[in-house]
Amino acid sequence: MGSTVTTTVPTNAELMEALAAVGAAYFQDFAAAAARHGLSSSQAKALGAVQEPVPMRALAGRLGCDASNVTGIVDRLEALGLARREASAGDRRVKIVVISEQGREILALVRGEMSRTHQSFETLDDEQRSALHSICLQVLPVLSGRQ
Amino acid sequence: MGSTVTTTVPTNAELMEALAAVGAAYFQDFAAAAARHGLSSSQAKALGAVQEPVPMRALAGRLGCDASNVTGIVDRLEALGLARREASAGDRRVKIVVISEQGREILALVRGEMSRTHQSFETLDDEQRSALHSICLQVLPVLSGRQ
DNA sequence: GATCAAAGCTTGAGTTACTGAAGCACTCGG
DNA sequence: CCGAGTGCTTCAGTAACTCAAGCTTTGATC
Repeated sequence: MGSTVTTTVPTNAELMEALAAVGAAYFQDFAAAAARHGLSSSQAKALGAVQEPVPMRALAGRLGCDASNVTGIVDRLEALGLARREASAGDRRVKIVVISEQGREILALVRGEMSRTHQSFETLDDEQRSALHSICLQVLPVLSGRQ
Repeated sequence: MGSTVTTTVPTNAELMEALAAVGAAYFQDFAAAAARHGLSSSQAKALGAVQEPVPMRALAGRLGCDASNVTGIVDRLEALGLARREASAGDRRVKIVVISEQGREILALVRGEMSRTHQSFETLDDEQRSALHSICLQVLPVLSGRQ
């Protein structure tokens, strides 16, 4: 019966279970790599979200948490010398978070050291890599609410 | 040049960026749905990890955190009536976390209410769903370190 | 152009998450 | 037995997080 390949189409629940497992494992790899450089996962996540300058408020949006929370996270990043606050040109209420050179370096190190993630990518052939990438990009606008 | 389709094979960095974005968005959808039922994301994650009975120690492994941390999380789940601790038959040191009926119901509600995730699944055709599912399953053993 | 609602950030209080070290209860090999 | 090791909890101590309240600045309205 199966038309081309052996697989049957998975249900939403099955997809969700599989995605959740992959997401959790990815996150653990990320957190472990960040910890090796003295960063909490929140801090590393924030660092990844400020690769280009972002106002505090918008950063809270990206991280999906309260603005008052971001104050503390950026305080710590600033204390570590990985980012700094700059005044906005147009609006004096706004403070813009800018990543430092050192911040950029550490972010690259963390990403480079996610060995399980890299290993898992190596099990994919070109076709699978392309498929995964395009599926991610297709799904992202809906999933993140920026339709 | 391009052989069959328009896509070129993405680099590891591109794949990682895309995966990170999808993972973050998925997690936010999850956390928001959990919050609507009065659960923190840690609590909801723990609930999902005890669909079958699990010893405390093993649960810590699944959640990727210290065992002492799990004590507090399970305390709160127990206080909410969503899970309970049972003695292990063979080893009296071990306590096994068992999800309650109410816990199972709330977990199902939370998963059912992840509307962005469900919406994003709807943008995938059968072929893409199968591809995503099989890629997740293929990648999982390496990514989670259970090779 | 003074007023006032609203936006952006911080502070403070209070809970949860998390770690590391220490402690107790139990197991198991000698 | 006894002693090393395992499983869970407790106890500091820090970070993450939320909500409410505060301050400055903005922008629209009168």
